Amino acid sequence: MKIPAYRRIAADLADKIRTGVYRPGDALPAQRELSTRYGVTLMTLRQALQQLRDDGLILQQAGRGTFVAPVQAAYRVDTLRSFVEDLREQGHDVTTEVISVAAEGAGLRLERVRLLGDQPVIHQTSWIPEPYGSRIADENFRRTSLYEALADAGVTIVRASERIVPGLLTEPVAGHLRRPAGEAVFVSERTTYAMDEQPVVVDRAVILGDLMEIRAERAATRLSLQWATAE
Amino acid sequence: MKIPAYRRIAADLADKIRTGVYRPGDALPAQRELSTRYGVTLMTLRQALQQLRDDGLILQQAGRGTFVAPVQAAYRVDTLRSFVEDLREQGHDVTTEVISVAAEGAGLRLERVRLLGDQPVIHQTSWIPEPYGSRIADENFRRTSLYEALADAGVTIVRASERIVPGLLTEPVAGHLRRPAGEAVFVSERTTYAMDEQPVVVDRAVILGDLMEIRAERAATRLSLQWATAE
DNA sequence: GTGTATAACTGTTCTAGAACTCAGTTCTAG
DNA sequence: CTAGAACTGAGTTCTAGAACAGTTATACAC
Repeated sequence: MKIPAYRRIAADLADKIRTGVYRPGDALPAQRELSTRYGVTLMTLRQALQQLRDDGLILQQAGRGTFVAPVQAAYRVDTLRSFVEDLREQGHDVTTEVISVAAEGAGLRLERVRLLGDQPVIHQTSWIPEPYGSRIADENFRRTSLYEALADAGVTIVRASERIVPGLLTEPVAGHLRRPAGEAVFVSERTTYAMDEQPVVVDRAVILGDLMEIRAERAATRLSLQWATAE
Repeated sequence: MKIPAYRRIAADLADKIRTGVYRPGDALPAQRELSTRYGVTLMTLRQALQQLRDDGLILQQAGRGTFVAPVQAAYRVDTLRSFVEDLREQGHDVTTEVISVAAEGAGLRLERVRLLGDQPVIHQTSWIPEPYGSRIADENFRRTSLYEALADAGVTIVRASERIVPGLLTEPVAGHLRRPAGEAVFVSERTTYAMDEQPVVVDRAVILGDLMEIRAERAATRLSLQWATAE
């Protein structure tokens, strides 16, 4: 398993951005500087930078420099990833705080807050119906992601359906996100299904609007009937 | 205005795909073959192919070849559609009210309101930079869609990038939508690009949150995204 | 027949440069 | 004092190779 140099470099730079060695708005060292520092050609280094640019981590300006993208975390709807995976991909340091785990109805209710650095950005309530709920009730959800736990329990997720509307921040979620009520937020309702079309997770997430945005990229062939991407 | 070789080549190949010289599923000539044919290095040719891959026109498989992407909707303008086409598809009666058409900056500024029945739901400001703006300045935008007008003017759109955030309704848009300020809305910013990566349309839309929602269906290999009316 | 090397394709990664364009800055002539 | 020219340092494009890695068909051995 050989990892190409440009991927190593991209991963290293993404890490440096995530850990704050290079902060949003900062200029990265010049391409020639970085290429000698990593001991590769300019060509190879540029391949690494392109990866970072595709992931939205950096902005390049001819004649000026390469800059770390400002912190507007993007929620790309064109992939089958969770919030957290999406954000990690973009070099963000995401942590999870478990507010409560409890049996509710015929299932398990999980209330979590996602933090970007110190700032809570997402309040998420997940309901996992039986028989899946009890299979994963003992997990430590601060360490393990819900999807990992379900995968470990032998549950294969095949599709998800999501509905997003804008809304206003209200109590008590406002308190969890440490923001005043009345701010603009996304409200996302998502249901995830197993192979037998049984719902596995029913999610409701409140997402801070000034810290998160939805980004969609569309290109000709990647679309099918209705703004659909095939990959 | 110097056009880099790799863009010329990408445009040429895209054209050959669009006109059916290479048909969906076909293998393109090998990279080395194409590089000598166009008289450039393998590196330069690969830059051209990467552009086509980013636009979803081709698929590359190590050891097998480069293939024209299957689902052929390639370069059909109506696949890069927006709110209105999405809603019409769902059987809604969408009408357009043109608020103003004026030259602004180096381009054309178009302000429109979209109505669902009698109710205005979207306020949209479009800016079409030169040289595209003047080509379509004489259109009647109540009849003709912006994308139709551009297609008629010979502009080929290859991709669009969209950014959506939640917001609060403010004046003067609130007046156009006949709603009080302070309501929850989507704010969508969308830029549409031509083959040469030049922006063709820069859009900003304010969408009523209680009447519209975003729906996403995700499966392992496919995602569909559409604007829908809230129920 | 059945397997398995291997040759000959394919795309992928990388080197070591050179020349170019773009955006600021600084110097200079008027 | 200012307009413009020259300079500087950044990203961009390109050449001419070489080596690597995945895929497929075929020829040879069993």
